Amino acid sequence: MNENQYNIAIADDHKLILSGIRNIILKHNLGNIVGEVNNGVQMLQLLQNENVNMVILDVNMPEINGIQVAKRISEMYPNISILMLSQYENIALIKELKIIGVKGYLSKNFEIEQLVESINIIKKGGTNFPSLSQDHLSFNNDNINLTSREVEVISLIALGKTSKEIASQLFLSQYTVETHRKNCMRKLEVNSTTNLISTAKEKGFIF
Amino acid sequence: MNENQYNIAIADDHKLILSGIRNIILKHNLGNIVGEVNNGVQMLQLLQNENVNMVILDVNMPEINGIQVAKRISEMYPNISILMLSQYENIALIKELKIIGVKGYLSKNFEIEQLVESINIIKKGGTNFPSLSQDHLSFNNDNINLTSREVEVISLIALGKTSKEIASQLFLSQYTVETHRKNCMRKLEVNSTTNLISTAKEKGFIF
DNA sequence: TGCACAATACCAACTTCTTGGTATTTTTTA
DNA sequence: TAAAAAATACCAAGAAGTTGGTATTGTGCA
Repeated sequence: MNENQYNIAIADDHKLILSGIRNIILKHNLGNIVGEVNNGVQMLQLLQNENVNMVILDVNMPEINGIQVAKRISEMYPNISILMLSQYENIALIKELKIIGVKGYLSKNFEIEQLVESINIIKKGGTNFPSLSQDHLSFNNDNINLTSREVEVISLIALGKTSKEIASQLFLSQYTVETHRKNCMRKLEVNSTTNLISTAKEKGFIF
Repeated sequence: MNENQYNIAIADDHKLILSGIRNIILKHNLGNIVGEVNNGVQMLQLLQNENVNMVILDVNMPEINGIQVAKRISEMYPNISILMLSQYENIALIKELKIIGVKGYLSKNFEIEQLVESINIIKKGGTNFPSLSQDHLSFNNDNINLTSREVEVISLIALGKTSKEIASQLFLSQYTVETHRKNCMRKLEVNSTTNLISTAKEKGFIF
C-alpha cells in the first residue's frame, strides 16, 4: 500500500488537539487526513462515506463515549485500525480496549514522537500500548486483585447506587453486596465510599 | 511595545495542546514563546527567571489547580496578563477568575481564530470572555450557584473526609457542615455523597 | 439604610454505610 | 480430585449520611 493512500480520520472534541494531530500526521507524512470530527456520532457517519484505514479516537468525548464508538467501528469495519487517545492511564480501560480489538492506546500527555511511532507500528499491522509496558510497575505495583463481581459492584456504587439498589439490580441479597463492598474496601485500604471510588478509579479498576 | 518582544509562557499537561498553542502563536506572530511547562508549579518556577508578559494556563492541571496558580501569579506579578483555558464552560468559575483578575477565558474546544483574537485583545489591554456572551444559554443554563464556602466543603468531601472531620478542620460545628452539604445537594439535585461529588465535578465546581 | 444572600448553628427521625464477625455453595485451578 | 478462590448470605452494633425543618448573625450591594 502506498504511503500516500493511507487514509486517517480523527475524532476529538478539542479543536486544538485535532489540529495538533493533523499537523503531526502531515509533517511526518503518515497518511491523508480524510476527516476531522468532534464526536463519535460524526465519526460513524463519516465512515459511511469515506474509505478509511485508520481512526484516531478520543476516549473522553461527549454524547457516546469513545469506547462505545470503538466497539461499533470494530464490529462494522473490522479492517479499520483504531488508535485510542485518553486523558488517563487506566489498566481496566486498556484491557477492555484490547478485547474490542483496538490497535493502540496513548495517554493524552504523550510525546509527539510516541504518536508517530504508534501510527507507524499500527500501519505495519502491529499493536502499540506503551503505557502498559513501562507503567504497570510504577502504577499498580501493589498486588491488588479485585474480582469481576467486585468491580461490577464498585462500578454501580460509583454511579451513586445504594447497596439495596445494587442488590436488587443484580438479583442478590443486600448482605452479599455489602460483603463485596467490604472486601473491596479492605483490599484498597479505604474506609469510606468516597475513597473507595476515587482509589478504584486511580488504580484503574473502574472508569 | 514591539510585537516581537511580547513574551508568552504556556502551561498545559497535554503536550499536544502545548504544541498546538505554540504553533498558533508563532504562525500568527503573536509573541515569543519563553516557556512551555506541564503544570502550575513549573510555571511559578519559570516566572522567577523569565520576563513574561502573558501566561496561558489550563484550569485542569494536576498538583495545584489552575485557579490557585492564577491567583498566585496575579498577586505576585500583577503586570502579567493571564489567559485561562478550560475543559468546561462554567459560570461560577468565570466569575471567580474575573475576581482574581484573569484577562480572558476560553473553553477548550474553542476555534483557533478565537484564541488569536483573545490574545490580541489582551495584548491591547482588554479582556475577553467569549463563552459568557454566547454560550450561557446553550450549555450550563441551569442557574446553579454554589458559594465559596460550599465549594470548600464539597472539595473536602471529595477527599473522603467526614462531616465531623471537615467541621474540625474548618473550625465549624458539624451541624454547619451538614447544612452546607445539604444545600449543595439541593442545588445540584442529588441525594448521595457519591452523586454530589460526581455532579460537582461534571459541572466544574470542583476538580 | 435596608434587603438579599451567605454563613453559621441546632434538632430529630430515618437511611445507609462501616466494621468485624461466621458460614455455605460454587467455580477455578494446581 | 483436592485445595484455593470466588460468590453468596446472614447478624449486630455503631458511625455517618440524608431530609426537613428553624433560627441567628454577618456581609455586600443598590
